[in-house]
Amino acid sequence: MKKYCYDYPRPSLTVDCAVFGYEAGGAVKVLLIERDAEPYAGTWALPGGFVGMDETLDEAARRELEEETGLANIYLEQLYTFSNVHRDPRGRVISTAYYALVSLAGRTPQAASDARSAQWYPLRKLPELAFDHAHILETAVERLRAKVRYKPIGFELLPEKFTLTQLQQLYETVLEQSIDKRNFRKKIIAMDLLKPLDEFRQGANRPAQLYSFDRTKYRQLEQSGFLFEV
Amino acid sequence: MKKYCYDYPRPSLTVDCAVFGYEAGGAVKVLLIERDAEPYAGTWALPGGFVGMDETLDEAARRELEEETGLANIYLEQLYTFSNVHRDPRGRVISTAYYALVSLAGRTPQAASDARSAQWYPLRKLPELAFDHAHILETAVERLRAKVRYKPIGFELLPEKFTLTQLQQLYETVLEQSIDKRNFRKKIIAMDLLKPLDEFRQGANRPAQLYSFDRTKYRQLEQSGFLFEV
DNA sequence: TCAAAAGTGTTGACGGTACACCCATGT
DNA sequence: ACATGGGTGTACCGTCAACACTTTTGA
Repeated sequence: MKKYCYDYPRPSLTVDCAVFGYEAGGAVKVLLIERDAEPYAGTWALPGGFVGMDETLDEAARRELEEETGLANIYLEQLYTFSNVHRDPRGRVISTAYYALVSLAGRTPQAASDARSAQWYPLRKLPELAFDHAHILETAVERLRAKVRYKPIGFELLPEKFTLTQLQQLYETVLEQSIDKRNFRKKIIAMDLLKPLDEFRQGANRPAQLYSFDRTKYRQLEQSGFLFEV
Repeated sequence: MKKYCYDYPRPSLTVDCAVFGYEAGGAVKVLLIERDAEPYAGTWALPGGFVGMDETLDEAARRELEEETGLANIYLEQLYTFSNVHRDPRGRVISTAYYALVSLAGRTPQAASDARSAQWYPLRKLPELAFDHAHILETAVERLRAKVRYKPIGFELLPEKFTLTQLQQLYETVLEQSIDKRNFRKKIIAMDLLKPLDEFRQGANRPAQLYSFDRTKYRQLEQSGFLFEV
């Protein structure tokens, strides 16, 4: 068998991850790492790296994420493959971007774990980014905003147990628009995807009913044609 | 500057195109080419090939499409990057898939042009496909079905001038469901995106008003928050 | 008792769906 | 004149948007 595909120069391939984090009441944040190698040493960048020969892109993305930020077992989805010829000064590097969602509730503010300097930046206060990562991030934000409306991915940004107000604030933050409380609750409750728990969130004021998202039920409903929509 | 990215073995990168064609009243068809080289010689496959060092993935997809099928200047959009480790028996080959839309109206039935054997296959009567192309095609069909509902890409499958009945049949075919004629017309006309022409389609029966899709107007409306929906 | 967030229903407007007949043409 | 596809309107129903007050708690 001819192996002609090995006879030609070819682009390098990387993965980059736009990791979105959220904590009730806060802004959406992005996890960036400070590069310690050239090019762009000292500049902030999306976590990512080269793809190994024995791993899929998904696996590479998860591996890099864990190596560079300590994050594991989080929601991760392929976004787009960026291929501008000059996007990397090292030469021809094509990058498949992923986006990830994670709840920051209960995490230490600097969730860098033991990895090298990683930091959560609010979406509105980003530093300058290396390569075409600003462009990748824009694309990821667009996708998040669009998809959160018709797939229940918003729950990935919340803790397992959450209140309806927290859910609403999440949507208001991501979509950048205020939502009527009564209409929102009616719609969400009507979908019948949230299990009310025997628990309440205690705070300075009236306790709030805690809910959890019923993934199993969602999968069933989805199969029978149900469409999630906010 | 260290060029360490060139010091490691790396996957090859290809593009593959799922090209959908449609002609009024017919089924949706896919353009396949018969492979003449190993692996999978003699098997049908999506048009595609290796990515050059000086071209983006979009450019590579368009180039391969023109080389292998003669098609140029058609609607093309990135679909997904497929990276299973064993998807190609030649070794590690990662492929970014695209999907394309083209109107078959007025083309010769075998639109293979002067390229090597290319053929339009109805979506429901596909031959066995090489590599993971069956899987890619499934993904492309899903995307087409989903996107045709909320972006005006259906028009890419029709000729410049078309009747409302043709548009409706297109949607009925792609979505695999029948649509009420009066409601469909009301909705489409209300969007105010179709220019009625001073022309009628002549045939065996009553002549039908011809329309064309107003891309400029759509872009304007889109910017001011308008959402296309069928 | 006050401040702060939780929780709850009704009404009117709008858009979606269901549905049947006449029209214009070529044969 | 007839067969074929083109073209049109109305009535009902369900969904969405607007809107304000009471409740429960901790301080």
